Amino acid sequence: MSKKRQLLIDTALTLFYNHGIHAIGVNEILKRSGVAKRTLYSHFNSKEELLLAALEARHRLFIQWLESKLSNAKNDLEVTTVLFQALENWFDNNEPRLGEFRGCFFINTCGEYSDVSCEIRKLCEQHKSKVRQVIADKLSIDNQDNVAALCILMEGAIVTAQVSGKNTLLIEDCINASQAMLR
Amino acid sequence: MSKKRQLLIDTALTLFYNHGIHAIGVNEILKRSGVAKRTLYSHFNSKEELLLAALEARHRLFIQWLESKLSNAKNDLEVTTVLFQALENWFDNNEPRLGEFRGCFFINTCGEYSDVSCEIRKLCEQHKSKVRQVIADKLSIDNQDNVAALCILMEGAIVTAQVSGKNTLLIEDCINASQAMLR
DNA sequence: CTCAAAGTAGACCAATCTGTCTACCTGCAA
DNA sequence: TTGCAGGTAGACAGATTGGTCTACTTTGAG
Repeated sequence: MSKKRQLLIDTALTLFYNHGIHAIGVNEILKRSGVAKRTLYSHFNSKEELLLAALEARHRLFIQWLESKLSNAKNDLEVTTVLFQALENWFDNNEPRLGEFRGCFFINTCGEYSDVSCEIRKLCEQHKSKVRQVIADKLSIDNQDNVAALCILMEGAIVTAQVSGKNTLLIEDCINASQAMLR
Repeated sequence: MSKKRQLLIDTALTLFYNHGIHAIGVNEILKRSGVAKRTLYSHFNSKEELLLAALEARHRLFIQWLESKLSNAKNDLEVTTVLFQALENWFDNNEPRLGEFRGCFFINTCGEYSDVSCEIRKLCEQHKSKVRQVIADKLSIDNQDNVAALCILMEGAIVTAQVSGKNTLLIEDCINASQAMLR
């Protein structure tokens, strides 16, 4: 992978995530990264292709982060506490790998692309599916029924922190609610 | 209120909600509504002011819808079932007052506006605060502790339905989870 | 050293963006 | 009847959009 290509993806990801996709033009990405326009269009056929690469990069980054966080959990109860405490760190900008918290990049992206069957939306859906699978893999067979509800709670925490700001009780409520579900 | 003004707000709301805000230009709104550009700028100083009016209109509409739905519930347990069944209808496009489901307009809007202290974001936050209050008012004093978790679950259901599509078990899981919390 | 691949700056294009303006028309109230 | 608020169409302005293109330079492997 070319260094310039990677730089373009990283810069695009940061700008798209921080300001929204339609709000950022390719010229902005070029100016910020210091890469020439010709170089961008030799690596990507369009802004949309660059966005797809950025989504994939964010997907890999987030899944790696999530797996590394959950790897410390030794039982189902710990999975929920570790999960929501990791999210709390993210909301508080104490997870440098994830960058400044601006909600979920994939949820934000879905808000900007209405065609549910386009490539972009498919990537977003696949991301959520993978997140769910990572969590499912960490839970014992007894609690597989609760994976969906746990994920819904997680999504709710992310958007609530984004829209309403992180309430001190937010994560506490999530942990209480999720542990009430565990058998 | 002028009829043209209302028409502009309604058209802008529909287009912004269906396609995203930055993706829709004022010319598109004018073409769709059949209103002259001069008229738009005599009622609103900018596209942003029109957006603010659209957010307020959506806020009133959604709160009215929510209150009318919850008015049928006779106890705390019914509040949760009625709430999530109403959401399910929305996801299935069986709530004509809310239009075609495209997630939460306020969450989507936050994804496009990064400055948390701008007027737009403030309206989004106020909307969520009001939603929470409407639900709190319907629950008995015993369950006020669970209002936050219930709202988180609701937000999670909305974004999950938007990004991953409505799973048949989604609402069932929400009802089960929320009723496990009620005392 | 050679040479192709990769990168550079930035002019340029057509389209679109938000917002302004002129000139005119319509309906209604005093 | 007069006058004005509110509406019309659409030209226009200046900036910005995504994307193409030319001509030149840098870089690194064989």
